[in-house]
Amino acid sequence: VAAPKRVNRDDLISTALAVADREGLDAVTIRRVAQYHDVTPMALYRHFRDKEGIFDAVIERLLGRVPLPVRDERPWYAQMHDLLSGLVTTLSPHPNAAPLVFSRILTTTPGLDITERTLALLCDSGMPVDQAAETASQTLSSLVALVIAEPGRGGGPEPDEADIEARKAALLALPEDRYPHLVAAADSFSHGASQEVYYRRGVDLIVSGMREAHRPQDLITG
Amino acid sequence: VAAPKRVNRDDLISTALAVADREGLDAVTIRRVAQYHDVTPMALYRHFRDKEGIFDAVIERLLGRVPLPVRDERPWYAQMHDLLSGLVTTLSPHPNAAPLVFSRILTTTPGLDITERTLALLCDSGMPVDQAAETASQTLSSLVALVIAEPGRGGGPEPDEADIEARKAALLALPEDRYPHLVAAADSFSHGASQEVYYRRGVDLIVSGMREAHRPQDLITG
DNA sequence: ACCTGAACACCGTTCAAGT
DNA sequence: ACCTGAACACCGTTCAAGT
Repeated sequence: VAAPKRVNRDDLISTALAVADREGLDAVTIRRVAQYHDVTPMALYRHFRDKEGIFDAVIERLLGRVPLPVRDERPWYAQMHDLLSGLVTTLSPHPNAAPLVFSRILTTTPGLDITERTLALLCDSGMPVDQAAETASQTLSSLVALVIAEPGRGGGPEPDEADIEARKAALLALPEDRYPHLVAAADSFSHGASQEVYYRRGVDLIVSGMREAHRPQDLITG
Repeated sequence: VAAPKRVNRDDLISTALAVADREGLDAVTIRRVAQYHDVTPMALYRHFRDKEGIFDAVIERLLGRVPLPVRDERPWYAQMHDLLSGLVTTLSPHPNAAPLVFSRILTTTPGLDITERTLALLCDSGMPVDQAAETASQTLSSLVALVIAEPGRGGGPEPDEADIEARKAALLALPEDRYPHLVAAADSFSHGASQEVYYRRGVDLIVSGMREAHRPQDLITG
């Protein structure tokens, strides 16, 4: 006879994440995850309320891996940079799962912790809470977008070298009179620089924007 | 007898977008769209290669509405602000469709036009093309994220007043010692300020970040 | 050229039933 | 407490066929 307890919740979450990573979000199916564990689809309903519940658990696990650095005496923006870098570093290996994060930042315990910390740092900077809430929300969402849009990824399943070359070729084939910059930058759009540089610049972009957000006057519209 | 041409491509796109707006992306189904036009599901395959093709067309239409302002003599960042404001203004009525944009910015003609213009403005600012490509990609993706994460939306179908109140109540019920800022800002997270302020601040955040991106030295990590 | 009908291989989810 | 089996109402997509 087999073991009484056939499936374990944590293992189910792991395979759901693994399937998302390898084959995209659409491939994550109750029936498929069940099959990986040699179990009937219905068995999963003992562990999750429904399919959304599986996704909730996946994101809860991912966000739970984001380190909350100990507070120190450095300026708020330096600490913010560390926090946000931790977020992108944690999410970047799982771009297919990243879209699930948007709706779960405020519904998941580790998501609330990350938001609270972001809020605290912004308030330390002197920003009023209301604006800080808006900025925190925009910031965290933008970082998720960075992971989704990482160069060399179409948004679907794992792209191989051929896909990347095809993308590059498509850009290079564009009419150069209409898209001069795009053609010139075809290389950067397809593979881009290193992941590390991409994410450092992305976090810098956001944190720099935050630092400017204190001056209420409209500096931008010329 | 009925008219020979039963369905029109543009109308199909319209109903796909309308269904997405009203009931969420998952409700957009070939069978459902067909039914709205009193036609067999198979009829749609004369007009689109597959379901992805419908989504491609929806995003192509949306991005085609984004105005490309005429170039003028104002500084690059003022023009950038206008361009990006046009993008968010165009997308914000369609938050459910927004996630489809990520993978289609570089595969759709109006998306390429928007990217080319963004790139041109960044290059005008003196940024090298490679970095400009990265920044353009990050920027456009971040703005899409702003639309997806607009306060008072869970990410699913259209939330009514009750949903918003429930969200707010959930935040207010949080332990205040662990989440002091979050509880204080519950109001901003649920309905937030006006849409207009939200998007203006969001665009400002990004454009301000761009203006800082020229100084290569690391100003941030304390 | 455009649409239909029947069929196939999949979904998520319910319900009642087993052990 | 945990899992199964059968069933239901849906999917996207193919193929051959109609007009």
